[in-house]
Amino acid sequence: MSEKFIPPRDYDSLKTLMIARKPDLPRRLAQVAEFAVASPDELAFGTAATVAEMADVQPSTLVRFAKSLGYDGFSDLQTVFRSRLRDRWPDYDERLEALRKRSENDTHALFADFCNTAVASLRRLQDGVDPEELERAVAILAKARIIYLVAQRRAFPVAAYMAYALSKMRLPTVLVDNVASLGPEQMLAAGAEDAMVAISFTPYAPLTVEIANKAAERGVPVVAITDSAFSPLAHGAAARLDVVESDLGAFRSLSGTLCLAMALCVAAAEKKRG
Amino acid sequence: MSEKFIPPRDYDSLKTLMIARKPDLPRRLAQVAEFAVASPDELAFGTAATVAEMADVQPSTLVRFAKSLGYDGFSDLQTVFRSRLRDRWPDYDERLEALRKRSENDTHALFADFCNTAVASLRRLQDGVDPEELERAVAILAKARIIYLVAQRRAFPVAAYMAYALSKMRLPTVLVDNVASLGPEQMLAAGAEDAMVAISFTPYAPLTVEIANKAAERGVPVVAITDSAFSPLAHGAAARLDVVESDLGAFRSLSGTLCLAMALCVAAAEKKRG
DNA sequence: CTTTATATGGAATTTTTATTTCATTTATTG
DNA sequence: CAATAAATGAAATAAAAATTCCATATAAAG
Repeated sequence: MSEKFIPPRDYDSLKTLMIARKPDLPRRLAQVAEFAVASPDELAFGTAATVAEMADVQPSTLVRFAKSLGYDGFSDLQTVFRSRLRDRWPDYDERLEALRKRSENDTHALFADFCNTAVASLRRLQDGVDPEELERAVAILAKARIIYLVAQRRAFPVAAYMAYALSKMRLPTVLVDNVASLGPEQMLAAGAEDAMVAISFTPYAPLTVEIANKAAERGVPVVAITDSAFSPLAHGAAARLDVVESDLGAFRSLSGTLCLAMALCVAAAEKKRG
Repeated sequence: MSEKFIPPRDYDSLKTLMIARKPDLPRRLAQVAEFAVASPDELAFGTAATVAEMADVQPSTLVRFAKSLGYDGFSDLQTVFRSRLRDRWPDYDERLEALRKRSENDTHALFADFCNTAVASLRRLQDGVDPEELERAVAILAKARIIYLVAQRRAFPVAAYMAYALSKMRLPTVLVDNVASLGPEQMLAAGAEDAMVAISFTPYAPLTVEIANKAAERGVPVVAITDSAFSPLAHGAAARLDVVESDLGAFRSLSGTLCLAMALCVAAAEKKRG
């Protein structure tokens, strides 16, 4: 019935395959190929019935088409069209599942999964960040006298890295690390001519929220790096950058947040100079 | 049951509505709103069951949520999320194109560059890491009583993140942060039944090198995350993982190192348990 | 022109998915 | 603190979807 080919899992390869095969395909299957190349969106969103209607074939023909290309069926084929629209790799869910039932000593595969998750995060974030908000954030940091960095727990490494990068570029920086529970005191000197970067994701660390909002009340412009408009940091923020990281199991990637942080630092330093 | 509102048919209005309504919504419905705003792609593609799983609610809650907003049901609500992807896609290529021809003062483009650099780093690293060495490192960490983490300057955020992750997974951890210059003292209690992760890249932070080598001399197995066999950490290391990150200007990506660190932590925790 | 293989449409079947219902828990009000 | 209302989880049900099957049509080979 179907070939033993391993069918492509990404849209570009599939498109190439469909174009290559079309001449040899029976009439109705060729018709499907043509429609699929012309209207990949419909394939991604439609049901077998609606796609069949639009391509002017029977639903069963769609299943045959999918199988002739080596897929399990229409649903399997459809995942490839969907992967085109989202920045994830096609068999994400299955991989996650596989992750759970992994043999313990396959660390390298685990590492590869973390890498893939990070890449997915980065790709998604690249489109997701609002350029205007980013520009606003840079402007705030560029004109600040001192930049205060606040983050706890999972987000702390990002602030630590920013502290390193900003200091390297000679921008005065205070990392509010809450050593000896002096967090609240560490930013008492901050005023309207300074700026604060507050980083927090669900579940929001209370200290970060408290310090950021107190600073905002006192007129310190706060750049919030968080995950949505629902964040408790959102209210007082002069600029808000939303980062939604992919996660693998219980562990969220930090790659996107770090890239964003880095871009912020470098852009602010450049702006201040130039 | 449901309101007589005519619910929004475009994503932007829906998003606004969800943000506005969230505070008044019952707990689980608010949870759905939050998830929907954070991961609209999932809403577009997923089934009620998969979305429910990801948002950590029951499928029925999704239906209730949709109805509380005035939609017929989940399917009706979903069409709005799908329309968003349909509308958005066409200008994607143009955006990418615009991104390439950027002016220097475009922060968003800078951000994109950092993302691309990070992706390159990750891809390269994925092939570059030695699986055997990785396995050895995991074994060392898995049988350790306490894991000491040493890193300074640029590498410090990685150690900080490992400290967070390992603690979350209930592996006893000491982050040697050198607060009050107590770095050398922070690891005095370490012995052969413990383990140390030392992270350092050129130009190697003297303190990290000193602490790692002193630990090694005293019989503590050291896992070194560094950049080559020439690293001063190489000599005493029981396992050495080389990470070569791509860099953009003066700033090196940390993405690869972070992924590796994460994989190490999770693998070690799994091994210890299983 | 017959025979055989392949392709197709349409209905039947199976599987998946959304929705509803109801018992139980959690919050609210008097 | 009891009574009542609202919210929730889990299972039952209804709806929709994909897939398979089979009778028929079409093309290819002898």
